Amino acid sequence: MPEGHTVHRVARQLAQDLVGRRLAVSSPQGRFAAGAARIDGQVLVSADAVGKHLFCTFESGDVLRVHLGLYGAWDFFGSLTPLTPGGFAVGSMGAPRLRRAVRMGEGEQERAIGEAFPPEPVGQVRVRLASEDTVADLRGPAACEVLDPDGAAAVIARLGPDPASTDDLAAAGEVMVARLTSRNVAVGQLLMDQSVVAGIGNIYRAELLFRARLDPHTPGRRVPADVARALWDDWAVLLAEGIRAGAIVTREDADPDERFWVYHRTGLPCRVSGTPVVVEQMAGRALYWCPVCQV
DNA sequence: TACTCATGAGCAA
DNA sequence: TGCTCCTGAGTAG
Repeated sequence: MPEGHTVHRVARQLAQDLVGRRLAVSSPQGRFAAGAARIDGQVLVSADAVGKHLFCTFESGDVLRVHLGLYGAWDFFGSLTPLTPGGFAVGSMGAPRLRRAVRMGEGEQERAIGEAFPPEPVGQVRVRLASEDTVADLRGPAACEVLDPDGAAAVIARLGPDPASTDDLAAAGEVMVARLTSRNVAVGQLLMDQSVVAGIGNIYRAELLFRARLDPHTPGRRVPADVARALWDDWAVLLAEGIRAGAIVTREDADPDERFWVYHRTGLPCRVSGTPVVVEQMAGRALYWCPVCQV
C-alpha cells in the first residue's frame, strides 16, 4: 500500500482542498451507490488518517472509512494545493500500479486533466468526492464504507498507536512497547500487526528491522524494551519523513534506485556486510533481510 | 489472451 | 495456514 505515510498524505490533501466544502459524492462504478447517497450533498468536516485507515467525517456525523488495501489509489484533479510549500502536488496517491503519472509543477495552482472539468472517471472509480473545482477519485480500495461515529471509534480502538496521529508520542510508544514485548510471535510479524503498531507495511517492516539490525525471527518477548522503544522512535521519524516526501525514504540522500536497505534486494549484496540479502515467506508475505547484519 | 504480481487484511478451517 | 477480495500493469505465449 499504500503504507501509513500515503494515507496521511491523502488525508492532508483532502483537508486542504475539500474539507469545509459541500461535496457531490457519487460512485461511478456503482458498487458504492448506496453509501455515496448517504453522504452526498453534505459538508466534509474533517479528514484524518489513523494507521492505514482514512476517516472522512461529514456534517451529519457519518464517517466515510477507506482502506486502500494492496491496490487502492486516489486521483486528484482540479484546484490542488501542493502539500509541500514551494514544491509540487502529486495528483495521485496509492498503489504504484494504480497511480496515475499526474504531477503539478511548481506554481501551478490550477490543473485540469484534458479539456473538461470534471474529468470523465477512468477505470473502476468506487467513489468520487467533488467540489466545484476539485475532484478526488478512489479506485481499488479494500474497504469503502459509511459508518456512524461509534462504528468509526470501534475501528480506531482496534488499532495500535500511530506516531502521526497522536498528541503524546512517548505515551503512545509505551503502548507499542508493551504490546510488542508481551508476545511470543516473531517481531517481523508483530510490526505488521496493526493492533500492535499502526501504519507499517511490508517495506517499512523490512527497513525498520534492518536499521535496528534486528533478526525478524526474534520473539517479541525477547526484544528488550529499549530496542522496542528505538523501533517506535525510528518509525516515528521514517513516517514523518515519508509523509513529507510523499515516498518511503529509509536511506537519506540515496539514489531513487538505491533507496532501500534490503526491501526487494534478494540476492544483492547487503549494503553494509556484502552478504546476499535473503527473502523468505513470513505469515504469507515476502520478508527481506540480511542474515549477517540482523542478529 | 492468459497469467502473474503488488507497499493488505479478514475469514474459515 | 490457506483462500479470498480489491484493480490494473507487465510479461509470456
